[in-house]
Amino acid sequence: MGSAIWFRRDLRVSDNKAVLRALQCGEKPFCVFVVDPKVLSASSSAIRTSYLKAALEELNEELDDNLTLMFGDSAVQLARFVTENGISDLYCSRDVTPLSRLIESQVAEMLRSMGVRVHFVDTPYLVDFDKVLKEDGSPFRVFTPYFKTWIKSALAVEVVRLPRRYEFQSAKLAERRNWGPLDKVVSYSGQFATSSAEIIARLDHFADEILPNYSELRNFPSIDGTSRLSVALKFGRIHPRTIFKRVVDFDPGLRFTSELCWRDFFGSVLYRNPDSPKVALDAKYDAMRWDTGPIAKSRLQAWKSGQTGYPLVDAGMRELLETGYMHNRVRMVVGSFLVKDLHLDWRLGARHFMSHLLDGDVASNIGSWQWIAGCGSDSAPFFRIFNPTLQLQKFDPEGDYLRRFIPELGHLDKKAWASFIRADSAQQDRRLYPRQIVDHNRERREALLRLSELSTIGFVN
DNA sequence: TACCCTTTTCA
DNA sequence: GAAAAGGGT
Repeated sequence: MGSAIWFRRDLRVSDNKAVLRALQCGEKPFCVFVVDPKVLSASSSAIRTSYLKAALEELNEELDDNLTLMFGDSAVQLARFVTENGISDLYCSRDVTPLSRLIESQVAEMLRSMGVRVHFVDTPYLVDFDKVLKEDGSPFRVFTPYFKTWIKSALAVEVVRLPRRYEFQSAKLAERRNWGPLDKVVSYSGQFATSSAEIIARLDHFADEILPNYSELRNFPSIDGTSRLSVALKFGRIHPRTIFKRVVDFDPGLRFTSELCWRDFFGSVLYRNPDSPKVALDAKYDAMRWDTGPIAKSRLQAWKSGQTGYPLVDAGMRELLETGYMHNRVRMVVGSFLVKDLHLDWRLGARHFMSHLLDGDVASNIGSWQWIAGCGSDSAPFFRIFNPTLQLQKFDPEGDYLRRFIPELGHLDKKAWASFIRADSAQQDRRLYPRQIVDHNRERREALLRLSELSTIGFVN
């Protein structure tokens, strides 16, 4: 009886535990990916769908053209697949979102009832999301103690070594490649690599050239100073193990390594709190007075389209729309602006990010939004409110990032530029660039006021 | 009083 | 994270 690999968010061959375990069965494994309409409608976006298609094409090449694509309900399609190919053992990795977990339980139930062994052998995380626990077995709620425990496990992790030679086999199915709605999608061809060779080349470049100055450079959005591996991680084109092993010895202070840990931390937070995409982890935020109504609606629209009059916010939001990406420093600034300056519900921001980010990942996205809103696990303290003008002066002093995404500022000479980035709304040239839709200092005080109301309510109750 | 640097404080 | 306050020239 044969074995099969069910590919999920692990669209690669190297450092893939499911691939290794299936190969160890002896027979050549079958390979399958299910395009599940439930997943597409719940969490996809046009740009991610196009990357997914390219990633599947790359994966198929890595599998020597042996990947089967099925379209439909995961459990139903996999049941068909194992029956038609005589499969006794299915290998796959687990995922952490509520929908993924539901699908896993449906697949496991269906296949086990058919006598097929289903092996969940890995996760998309460096340390599995259910493995980092306090001494008493309870989960961490604060990052630093999580990190101290996590790093011990992380250092013990080994990259998966595949046998020197291995082969896969093609399924016996009438239709071996049903792309479903992906058929009409154009494969991604943008700045983020889809091929393994390019992704590994990027990792090498990052480790050799960027990592030595990572602590300083990572904050400047005009500089190529971060790993830019989030997209490959999102689709499992690379596993965080591969990254960790390549960088950890060259990362004094573990500044970058701790970013990998934040990814794991937010994974485990979602695992423990499956309703956190909808509900603030800090329950008293249920009482937050978010702005609603027509003015709130138009402010949300201005934020989404990069027309707030705060150039760093606008450059970030336009980068997102144009490229499907945003530098992390700028993500914090625009997130703080939505929640603290516009008093709009963090869930609106999370939804917009998910519909445009190429690296849009439920756990990281929700964890980060709850962090910036101040309502999550170990999130930013209530008083941490970013000043978008000061952030611009600190992190894009020459305006190199701004000019890339706000072309209407291109005409400013150096002197006009210097006064522009310090300017308040009264001094801005409104003909070319929108005036500031709110006054930061005023809204900062308003945010602190509303936050203080929450703690009063919390105290009374 | 302008300015700079450091520390404190923020429900 | 940054405004405000403190401490100095």
